[in-house]
Amino acid sequence: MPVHTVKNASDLDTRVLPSLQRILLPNLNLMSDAVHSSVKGKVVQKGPVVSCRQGDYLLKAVIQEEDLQQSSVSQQASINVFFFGTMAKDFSLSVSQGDIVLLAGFIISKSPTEQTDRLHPCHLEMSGPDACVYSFPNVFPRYTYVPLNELKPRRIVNVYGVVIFFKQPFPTKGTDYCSTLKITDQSNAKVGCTIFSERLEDHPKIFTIGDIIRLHRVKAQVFNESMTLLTSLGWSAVTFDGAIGSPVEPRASSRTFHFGEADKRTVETLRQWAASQPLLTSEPTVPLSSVQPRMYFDLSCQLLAKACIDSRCMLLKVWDGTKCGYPLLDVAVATDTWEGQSTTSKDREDMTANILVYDNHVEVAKTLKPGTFLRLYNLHAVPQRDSEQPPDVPSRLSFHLHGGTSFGRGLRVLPSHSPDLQPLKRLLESHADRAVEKEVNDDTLLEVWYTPPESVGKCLPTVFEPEFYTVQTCRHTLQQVSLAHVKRSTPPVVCHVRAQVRSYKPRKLYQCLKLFCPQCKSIEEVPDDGTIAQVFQEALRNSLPCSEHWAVTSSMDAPGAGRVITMHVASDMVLDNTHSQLLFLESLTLDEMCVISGMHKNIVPVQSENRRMKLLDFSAPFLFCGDKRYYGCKRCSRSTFVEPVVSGGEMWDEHDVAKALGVQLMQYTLLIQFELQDGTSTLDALLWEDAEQFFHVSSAETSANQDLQDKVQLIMDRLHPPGSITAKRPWLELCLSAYSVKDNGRNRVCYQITNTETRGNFFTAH
DNA sequence: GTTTAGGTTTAG
Repeated sequence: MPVHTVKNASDLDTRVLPSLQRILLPNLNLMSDAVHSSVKGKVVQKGPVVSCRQGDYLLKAVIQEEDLQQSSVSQQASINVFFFGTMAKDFSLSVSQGDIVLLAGFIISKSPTEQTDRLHPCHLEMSGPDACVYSFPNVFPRYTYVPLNELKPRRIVNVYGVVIFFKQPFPTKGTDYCSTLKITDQSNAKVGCTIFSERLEDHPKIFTIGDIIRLHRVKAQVFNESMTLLTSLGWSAVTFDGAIGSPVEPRASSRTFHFGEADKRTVETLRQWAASQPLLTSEPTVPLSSVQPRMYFDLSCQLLAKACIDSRCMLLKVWDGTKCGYPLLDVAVATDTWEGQSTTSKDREDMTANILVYDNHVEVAKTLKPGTFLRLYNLHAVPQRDSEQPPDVPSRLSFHLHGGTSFGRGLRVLPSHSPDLQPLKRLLESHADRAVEKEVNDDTLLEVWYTPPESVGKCLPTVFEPEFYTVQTCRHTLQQVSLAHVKRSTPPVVCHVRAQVRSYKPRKLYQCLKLFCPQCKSIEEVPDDGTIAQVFQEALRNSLPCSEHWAVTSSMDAPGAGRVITMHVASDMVLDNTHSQLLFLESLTLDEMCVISGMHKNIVPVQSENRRMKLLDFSAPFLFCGDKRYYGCKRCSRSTFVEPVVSGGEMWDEHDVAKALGVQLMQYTLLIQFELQDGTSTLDALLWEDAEQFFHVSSAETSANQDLQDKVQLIMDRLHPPGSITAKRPWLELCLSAYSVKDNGRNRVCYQITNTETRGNFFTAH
């Protein structure tokens, strides 16, 4: 009799074994009616499977009654339970310490160890056909947090702390980026932390000193006679704003993490304590209006434009809504090297600062988009010596973000909703308001577009509909040419053109989402739900559940269908968080799959053939991840089922699953054919390889997200307004690549729109 | 059983 898993804790009280009488453990005795009773409790101890007698197995566990008042907890609330045979193995695989279990079909015996272990005077034996276990996995293990003054070397711990120093991640000589920070807590111990991760987005999102950080699975270590913390396998970091009263919103990377009421209380307590420590309050950022010559300071601002000076230097034009008290140095840059707003109206001119960003910071600066909010750490205000100037004239200030990371020097994007950005945003909005009142010209419209969308909605009357346009993102310095000229050129060649969209196809935008195989380069349509549902129906016909030596199998009823859905989990993953397990489901419909996949990370639909596991036809997704569906290439995937090599504790993404199953993953891709015109000629150009950049969406996300599909539709409606005449369609600056393809043995010239992205306010449709 | 770094100013 296998161990069953239930999804809701309440099922143990209501749905499972309703005919049996629950006995509270302290009420259980040798005279209790074992045949018609069940007991429930938390697994507080779980031993290993051991062999006993000839070839039999045994596992001992202790379960503890949970449904008791604190005051009545006695030694009789915990009882020894012995599992025999396959039950012992099943229990070992499917149940973890901390899980809640419901037991039935047990035998009650006198406990021979009552005197020594001081547990219940009886024990339970689970063997034979009637014994059964239902378990509710304790999905979120309770974490304990070690005060920073109680760290012991070589121990892996979980900690909370207030950040008192931090550096932005920087590349190491190894494979990773490294963040260094220092934290403290109520114990007043100060502990340095070193975080290593290959992925920048996994590094803790610390914005300011005083932020609160929670670290899981970090290793304590002594270095230079001080305790330090170092990331260890499976570490995670979550950060919080440190200000009392601000919402307790965990800042985490996209990977799963747990955050509950207890965490909220810990953060709030730590905030209270930090507020009482005068030395911990964070240095506020300095507005431009308070900057003094030679000072180092942190600046929160909005990026207006950027320009490349050389490979080691980048110029950022920013504003924070205040005016610097000193004359600022103007950096001369050719107009065409700017990305974003290169010139601004006169009123704004006094309020923009040019910042020279050097060396290692260029990497981050390159990725910045005009309009984003930034924080620059340890910015240096340098008075520029000018020998020509008389000594009584103040020298002009320049701002440098020097190379290196000492003193936390660096920059990062702040999310637009950050609590400490709100005053800055209100100030910028008030300026945008005044700019609209004063003068309405193209400059102003550009300015307004570069303020965030939410403020545009508020301050811009509907008559000033922002422009819609495209920009080339390549660094080609090319003369603009006509479409006729492009057609005369010999491929391969790259051209810059200015053109309108005469027509495009497919007109139904969901049809422009395709599947692309990076291996054989084939492009397929995304199957519709009818087709997929049929594949599931066909798989239902082979209804004998498969049995694989590497998987633990359990089953659940398909509601209202009189059918049982079989569930397989790789043995090595059984102990993982059920949300992150790789599940194989058999005998279910597409509708059922959609319901279940909402609750799990990775689900592979399977069928059985001679009781062996087999993937479904590749017309159906081989993997469901929440709303997302992933397909395998029919040509390039292994047609036979490959036994997945899995190990517990890892986060699996679609690439990992595909690899483990021998499936060639198909990529989502957007493909649209434009007919362009410019008065000299017309030309068909594909938007394909750079379509994500063009629409500012990810194809995979778009496949599962209606908002993103609407966004693509909205942009297409701007490029080619429905029912519009030529004169009303926008002129687009485009980068075109011309190349040859073999088509039935003949060379044909193709054109693709590349290195181009749309700009404008996509969100205010009129 | 885990390299890398282990805060402390560029020098434009």
